[in-house]
Amino acid sequence: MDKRYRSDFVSTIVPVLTPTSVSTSVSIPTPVSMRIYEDLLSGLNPEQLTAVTARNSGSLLVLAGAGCGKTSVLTRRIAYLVRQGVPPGRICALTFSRKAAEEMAHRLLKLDTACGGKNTPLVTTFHAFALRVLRERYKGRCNFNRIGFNDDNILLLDGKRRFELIAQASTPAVRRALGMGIIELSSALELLLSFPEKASKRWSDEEFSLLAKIEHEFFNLRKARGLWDFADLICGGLELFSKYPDIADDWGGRFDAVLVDEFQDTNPMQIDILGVLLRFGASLYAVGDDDQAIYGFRGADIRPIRSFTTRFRDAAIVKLQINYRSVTAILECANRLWAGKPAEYRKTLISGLKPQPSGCRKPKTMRFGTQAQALEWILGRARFIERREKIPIGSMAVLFRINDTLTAVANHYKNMGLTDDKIPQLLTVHASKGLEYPVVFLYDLEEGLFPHYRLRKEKRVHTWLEFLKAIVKSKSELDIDEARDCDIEEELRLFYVGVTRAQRYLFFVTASNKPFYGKEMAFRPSRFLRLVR
DNA sequence: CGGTAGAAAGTTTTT
DNA sequence: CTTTCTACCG
Repeated sequence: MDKRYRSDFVSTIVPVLTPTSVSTSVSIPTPVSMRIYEDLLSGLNPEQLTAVTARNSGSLLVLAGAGCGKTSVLTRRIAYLVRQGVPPGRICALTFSRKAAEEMAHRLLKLDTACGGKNTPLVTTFHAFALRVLRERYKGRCNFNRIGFNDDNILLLDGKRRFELIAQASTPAVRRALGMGIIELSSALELLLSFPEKASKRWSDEEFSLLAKIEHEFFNLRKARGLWDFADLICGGLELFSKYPDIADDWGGRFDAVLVDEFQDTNPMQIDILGVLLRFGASLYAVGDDDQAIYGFRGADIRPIRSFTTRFRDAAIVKLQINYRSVTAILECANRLWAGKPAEYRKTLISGLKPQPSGCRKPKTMRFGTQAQALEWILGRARFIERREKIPIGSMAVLFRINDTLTAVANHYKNMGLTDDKIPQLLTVHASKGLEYPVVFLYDLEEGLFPHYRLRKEKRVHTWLEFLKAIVKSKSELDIDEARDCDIEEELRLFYVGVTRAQRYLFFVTASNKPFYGKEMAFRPSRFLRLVR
């Protein structure tokens, strides 16, 4: 391993930084050593400084609260490592989306031109990384030939083709037995592949083995056509690593520092890839927020972030809790959601906005009888704030739990002949992750929608709609808690993501009657409203 | 086999 | 309500 770079004056970190310990326990580099880093470290708060300058060994989890400058810390960390003498080519930063990878590469280049050129840090997505591994030649042979693929080129399977092949790989009878349509089956197979442990908990043994059979058949079809699913890239990379330990060793020795963004969204296969890259002692720098883990449904595993200190070698945690996005009243509301969380992972967001923007109010809950009333109020309030605060209405957002209600609201506003700039942006909470809006209306705050319930198979006596109706109408005959099947914690995290999108104004909006899949239905207010009072 | 009527189901989404 | 699936017909 290349250890030629300087590591003498790197700051040390305490295992866990709590809000009270931040100011006292941070060890700041001496003025002399600081000088060559001045441009990289200027403007950082003490927490961020600690995170950026932590020693480059072992494992560090940067628990980054929403709006606390996570991306900035990550890019500066990479530049800092380069400045310290780590060869850029021996640094690998992994993200989930192409957008995030591109954004980081761009900011890195802006920050330090030493990070550009031909010997540059590898900043890429997990999938593109695996593809790179598979495309490489080793001893004159292309790697993906080694795992049974003949063609010289990888063809990616698109969504439509994927459904077609899944339809071919299963029979209507089997789908009926599983109670799944093609779309549901598709995401079930995805979960099966990326997180088999979770899949085996979710389905019965019989169902699980049916799914495994379908996946086997589906895999044969993919293979015969030379089509790769996205998960196949990661899977194929892992298969290569396990069949050819020398190739794994080769990759395991390529990096001194491995950084992972959105660590809470990793799935078990990605953690395995990471394990290969870390096998010869490369440092791990994981950035993420367990409170914003909202992709469990597609295989993300919250455990690696929640058990970071025991799972990774020589591990410590640094928290980023100074928030530059939201006014204090909104942060207080967000903090309240985690009041019962164990201290090690509990973050208390503090506003870093120096003068608090004026004219802001405490987040407020608005209850309406009908959706039409709610939408009328949202429009009126948005116009009012636009006038008073000079915030363009098109920069505001209404956040939804599900697409169906979003579409209904979008239609309601196209029927009124309003153009996009005359209404707030409409998007799902999932789609809003990572974004921020001066004014947020959090919508769909009814029991059953947010938190969203899903019926357990064996309880599916009636249709889902009827189940929802039953809950609302029979008041308490049905044991709601018994019949409910949803990951309530993930729903709460989703709610938290919604709350933390707001910069200045936040409104919780609920209606006791609204159209749902075309039918007008009665709802009760979301339990989450009790948490923010 | 292919077209069609009627039934049934219906989160969230990136690579 | 819309989309997708299934069963049945010619």
